[in-house]
Amino acid sequence: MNKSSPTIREVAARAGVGVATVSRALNRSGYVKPDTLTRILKAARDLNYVPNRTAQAMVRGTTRTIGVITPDLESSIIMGMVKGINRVAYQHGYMLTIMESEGSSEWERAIAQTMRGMRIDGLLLFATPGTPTVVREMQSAGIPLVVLDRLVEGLGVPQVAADHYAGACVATNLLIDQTGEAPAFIAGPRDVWSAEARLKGYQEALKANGFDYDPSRVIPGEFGFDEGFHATKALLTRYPQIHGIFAANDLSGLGSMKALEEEGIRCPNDVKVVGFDDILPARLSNPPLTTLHQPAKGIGETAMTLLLGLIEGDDCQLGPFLLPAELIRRKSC
Amino acid sequence: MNKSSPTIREVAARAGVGVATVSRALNRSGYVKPDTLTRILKAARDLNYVPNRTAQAMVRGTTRTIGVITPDLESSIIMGMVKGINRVAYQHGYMLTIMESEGSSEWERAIAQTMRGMRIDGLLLFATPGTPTVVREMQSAGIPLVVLDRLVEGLGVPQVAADHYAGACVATNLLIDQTGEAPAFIAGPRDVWSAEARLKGYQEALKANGFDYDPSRVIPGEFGFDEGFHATKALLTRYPQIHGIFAANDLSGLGSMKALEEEGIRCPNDVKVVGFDDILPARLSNPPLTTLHQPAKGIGETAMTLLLGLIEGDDCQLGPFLLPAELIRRKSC
DNA sequence: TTGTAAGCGTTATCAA
DNA sequence: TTGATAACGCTTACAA
Repeated sequence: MNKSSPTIREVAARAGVGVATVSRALNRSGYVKPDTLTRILKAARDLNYVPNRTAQAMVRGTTRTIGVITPDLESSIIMGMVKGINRVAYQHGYMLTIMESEGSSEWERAIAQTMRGMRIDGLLLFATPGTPTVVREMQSAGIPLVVLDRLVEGLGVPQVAADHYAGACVATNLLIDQTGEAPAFIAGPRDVWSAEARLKGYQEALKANGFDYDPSRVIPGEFGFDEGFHATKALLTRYPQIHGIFAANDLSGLGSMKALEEEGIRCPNDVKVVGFDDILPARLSNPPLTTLHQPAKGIGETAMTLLLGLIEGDDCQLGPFLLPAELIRRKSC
Repeated sequence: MNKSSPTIREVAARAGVGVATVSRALNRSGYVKPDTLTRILKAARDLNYVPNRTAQAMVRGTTRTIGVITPDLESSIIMGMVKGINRVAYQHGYMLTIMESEGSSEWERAIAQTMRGMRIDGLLLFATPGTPTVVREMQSAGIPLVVLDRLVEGLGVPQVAADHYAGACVATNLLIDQTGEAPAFIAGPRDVWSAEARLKGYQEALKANGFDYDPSRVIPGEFGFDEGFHATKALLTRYPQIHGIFAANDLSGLGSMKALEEEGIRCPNDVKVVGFDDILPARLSNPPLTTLHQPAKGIGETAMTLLLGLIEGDDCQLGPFLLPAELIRRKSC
């Protein structure tokens, strides 16, 4: 039973002027006698008046709202990107409507349509398997959009992500420098773009350092703690003399360190480990995990900035824009 | 340059009917000849028509949107609550507009006003120091709202939070059971409600077990890893024989375990540690940290359910509603 | 410098 | 069973 808010008409009545004058006064558009202005402002404040944005949206044809479809509200990396988005959006007078798809392609589509109904001015989409469909639909609906977090081939819209490939090269090089040998790699899921990019970076760094790529040193870790643990156990039986492990993400790297500890192998003394992502547990582990920091805020800021360009009709740079991951040196390496 | 979406008028034209009929057909309200219905549905699909929700909001006087003001998008506990909110909201056909205040009272107020302008149907507010002001403003504006995550005295609106007090009792009892002595307590910030509730629970459990409350066993930890570390170092110099430590949150508990390890004290053999929150690092530490799980999803779901009641005009139960924290037994205790 | 009135895209009332 | 038409609250010509 929402006590209905005052309308511009009531403000006008109270200030003894017409509605157009109130509108002009409140928006500081067009002429208003200073005297009248103060009277209107006072009336508005007295009534605790706030313009109805849905009405404004109708006539202005814009909501100054950006839709964000995220696969997981609880992921701190993803939400770090949303934070970056939010900052830039706020600076430019835009609001965010954030919705969670839980990674489901169907939901993603449904949400995108809902947002279209809300007349969002632009859409920020975290790439998932369902992304190409949504992109096509939104493009044909004329909604400006930018895809982030992962790269997808031939999408025809700007894309922003971390440079997982280059980051993996850095990590691998570091391990090679410190051990003088080719490190093992605990790989992520084969069907995840970032995991593949990290694998490619590992391979490339190996080659650049004159090592042959040995697939038997690559163990599937599925980006999980337990998987990283078991991968390392398996690795150690096959290569008891290994000195360097590059884990495709922090979680599997942490699992790896646990396996090492259980085997009585000291880290970093005997085996050095490097992870990827820079999640909180990596900072708290013992030893703290050396890792590559995902530039989450920067990705969000870049994506939002690009979207702003699109909305304002700049001709669009597709990128892809890859932001470097920063090496965070800690004790595990 | 948003290619403008088709309107109901265009659908009507294409289907050869009036707009009222299209509206009735699409909303399944009122009579529409089956034949006409299919024709309209087809026309709508052909045009890729989606009703303009801002227009709907104008005439319906409701947006079916709930505003959520969160202090921190990156906090997985908070966002867990938002996830719970989202679930219930979705089931009832509501959408969320999530905005971040970064804990600033001013922003919180500004955001609440913005949301009022958007004509949200209800507001979910994570309690912060600025909350009482916002609550007053929104109440006088007639916006249904529910406060969550922390309890604030005399707010006059429903409140939902975890039962930190009871959880702390459980933790303390567990440590007493296992060590036969009064544990130390690494306290959180004095001005944070949940930290105080946990302290009270600790004190209460002590008393219930016949121990005197000894303030010198309570060390400030400020909810931080490093603070927990230093607190434990200090504690150990004062009480080298301590056998149980209850940390007010996981972060300080993890810091505590690190201090123990550095001192060559084994956990759980020599000293047992219990934390609070159940954040990811607690599961990954060595040993994994026994802790109390914050029922984040449940808090969100409860808050949203209460809000729904308010919106539908039920007479409102203020609560406060305290959801039990669940003991997660791991190896540190 | 101000006010009147025409939309914006829906829904809902009321006649037909 | 359907279609004009009057709202909803605002902005913006256009007139005064």
